[in-house]
Amino acid sequence: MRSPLVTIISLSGLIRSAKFGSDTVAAYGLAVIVVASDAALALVQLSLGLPAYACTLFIGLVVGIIIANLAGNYRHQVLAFLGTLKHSMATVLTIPVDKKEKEEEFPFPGGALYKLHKMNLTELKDLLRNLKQPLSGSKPVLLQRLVDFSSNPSAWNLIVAGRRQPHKGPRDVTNKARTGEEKKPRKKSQVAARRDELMGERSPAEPVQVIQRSKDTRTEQQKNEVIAWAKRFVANNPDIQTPRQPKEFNATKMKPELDSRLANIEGQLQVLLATVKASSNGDAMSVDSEPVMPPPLPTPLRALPPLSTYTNISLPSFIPNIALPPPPLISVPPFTMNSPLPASDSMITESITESINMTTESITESAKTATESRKVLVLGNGTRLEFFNSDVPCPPSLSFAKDIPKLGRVWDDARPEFSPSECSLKIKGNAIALKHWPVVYSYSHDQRWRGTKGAWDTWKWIAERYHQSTPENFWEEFRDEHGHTMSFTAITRMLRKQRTEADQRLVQQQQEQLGLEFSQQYNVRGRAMVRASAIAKRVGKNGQL
DNA sequence: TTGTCATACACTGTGTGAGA
DNA sequence: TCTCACACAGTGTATGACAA
Repeated sequence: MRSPLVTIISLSGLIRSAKFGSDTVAAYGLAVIVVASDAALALVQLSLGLPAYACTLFIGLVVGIIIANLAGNYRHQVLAFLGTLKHSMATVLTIPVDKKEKEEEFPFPGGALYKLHKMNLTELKDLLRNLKQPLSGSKPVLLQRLVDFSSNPSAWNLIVAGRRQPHKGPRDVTNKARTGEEKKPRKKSQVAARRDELMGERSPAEPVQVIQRSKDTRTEQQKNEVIAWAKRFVANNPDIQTPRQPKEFNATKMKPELDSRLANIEGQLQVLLATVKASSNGDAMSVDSEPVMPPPLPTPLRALPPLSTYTNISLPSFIPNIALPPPPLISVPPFTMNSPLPASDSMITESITESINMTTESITESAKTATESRKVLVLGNGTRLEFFNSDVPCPPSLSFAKDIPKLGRVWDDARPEFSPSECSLKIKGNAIALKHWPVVYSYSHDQRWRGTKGAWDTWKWIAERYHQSTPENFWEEFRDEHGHTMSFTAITRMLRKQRTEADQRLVQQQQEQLGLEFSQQYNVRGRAMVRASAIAKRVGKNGQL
């Protein structure tokens, strides 16, 4: 029989389990069994006077019968409990889980058992898909999600088809129809309320907006961490809104290097000027003589210290540190002078300035080539435009909701109605038609396309339909039952509906045509394709459209 | 109250490189 | 060669602000 000490430890475990909640179902159950068995053992031994081994056997039989009965009525719950219990006991008793966990079976709705640790990523995703759970995340994340789901049978009912639940809580808590009270003044927007709350400006009489479900899944602690960090950041950087000078110690560190570079350039210029002046005075040099070469650079031009030197800001743990690329080494093309020497000082200065400008341009181009990939775009007028990511300004904020004809004028630079002056994006002075934006922004590794692609896709469908025929035909098609032209949103919705239907028709046609071969032809790494749009796209690629 | 619009987010599909 | 992780494009949906 266990000592009273063990019972006390078990009881404290029970309390801890109850306190720390949902993911310790097994620990909770284990503690209950330990305490209950101790109590029962003591009771039986006292009342019957049986030896300890006989009592243990008796208790084992009783527990076995109880579990068998429970298994009949609460099969899922018992299986889930046993599954997690096994894992917890292995941990508690320090049995190496690694060897056993691969064989461990986890219960799921419908009585199914899965060896989760033996499943690959695709299988895990398939299972999550069947369970209507999110598929995002790495393999360990998916695995943990399934383990959690398996150990939480109360969540199994949430995936039942047809179940309805609110996405967010009531937005208007003063709705007269619901509360029977007079409508109070309109509530502040969520942004305004949140701002006031953070700034301590919220009126006490104002109702606090209650959100039952929100996309913001952060805990209160995480939110407080962000706010605390933001306050610290603002306190440390009071002038964050204005461009700052480098900090004093950095400026001091940089000064000798800049002085050295300036002295270097000045020295070259003086040598060059002196030599050229001597030549123009007829002192030593004839036109046929060797071209004048400046002395070699005393020290090679070096790149500036890495950016991280100036941006050493400590971020909270949840904000990833951004790895900055190594500083580019600026390659300086050899300095040569091939043109005949000018005769006058003004011409000399002009020529030198031009040379310096050309050299600067070469240095800039070389530096860009070292760090960025060059992009090439052939414009509608045949211009071949070469540019780097840094030549492209951020995507301007655009809306064509009130002016679809303008969308038609700036979409395609190969069309006669193209209007360069109305284009919001210009690169090196060239107006860029909207249809070229993916070339300009995508694969830039700077997230700029991420925020724009959604809107651009909408523009694409509308612009293409607008140009499919004449503007008159377009507006004839997109008219409501009252004869009014449809709104931007309504047109977008209708176009989406049309292509969804077209895609579905195409998929159905392919299914009828291919029969069992359909799943073989339209699969991704052995998994059947789901989206009609993706299948339709592949049909198009295969040339069957 | 309802419709419109802009935006954020979730998810699928695709391509690619690293490592077993 | 296969598996896996990751980044990105494309697509659809939910949400909140705002105006009619």
